[in-house]
Amino acid sequence: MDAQLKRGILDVCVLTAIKNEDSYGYKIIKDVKPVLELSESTLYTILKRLEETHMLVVRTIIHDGRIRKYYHITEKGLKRIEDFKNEWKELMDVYSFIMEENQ
Amino acid sequence: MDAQLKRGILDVCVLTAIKNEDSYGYKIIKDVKPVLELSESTLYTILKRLEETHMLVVRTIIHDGRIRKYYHITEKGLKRIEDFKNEWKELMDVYSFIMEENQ
DNA sequence: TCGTAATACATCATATCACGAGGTATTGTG
DNA sequence: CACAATACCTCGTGATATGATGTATTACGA
Repeated sequence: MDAQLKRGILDVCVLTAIKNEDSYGYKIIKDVKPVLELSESTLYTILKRLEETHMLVVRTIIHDGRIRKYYHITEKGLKRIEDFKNEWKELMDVYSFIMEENQ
Repeated sequence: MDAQLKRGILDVCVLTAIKNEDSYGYKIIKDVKPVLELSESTLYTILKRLEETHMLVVRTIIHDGRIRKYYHITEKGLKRIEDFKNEWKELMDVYSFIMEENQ
């Protein structure tokens, strides 16, 4: 998918991937990739941003001798998902505009 | 609407606004604004980009003593709209992913 | 045992792009 | 005569997706 179209949904996608169960970078990529192409550099950039904006909190553990950082969604992160649903409605209106004008 | 979410749809919106009938900047803003907030600086940036990428061609006329630049969509511009329809399908899959995980 | 894949993290530079602020010029109107 | 409307434009800034690159450990087949 076009990079521009991804903006505005990528962060919500990542939040969704950790919503029901805490997850970590490597796993998030595996979960999200089937539905939306997502590179490591992109994901870690997003995770950092989501942490800075308090959408999630991080917990570091050692698993099989490797660092693993678990991400847990916050109230603000959950609200971000809810807000997205309203944004999506607006997006649907724009889509209707595009479709109507193209019969 | 969030600026990030607009990316990827704004250019298609503008192309749609000139698809059925050639139009000019000032009118495009009036037509698109009810469905998607769009400032002059944003529009003229987009129009310039669409011209550079041969999505449209420009014709300048004088109307009531004022310059008016009419924009006409090209084959490439029409294809861009068609491509967007396919991108939208992918976007719907992502939306489903977000919704399913949030029951 | 040796190389390669898989697991798991991170940073940096670059390109793209929306948008506010600011600018120019003419016509219409109260 | 001032202000809105019409109509165009540029520049700087901030946000952000992504490829390239780097570090380190474990698993596994040849």
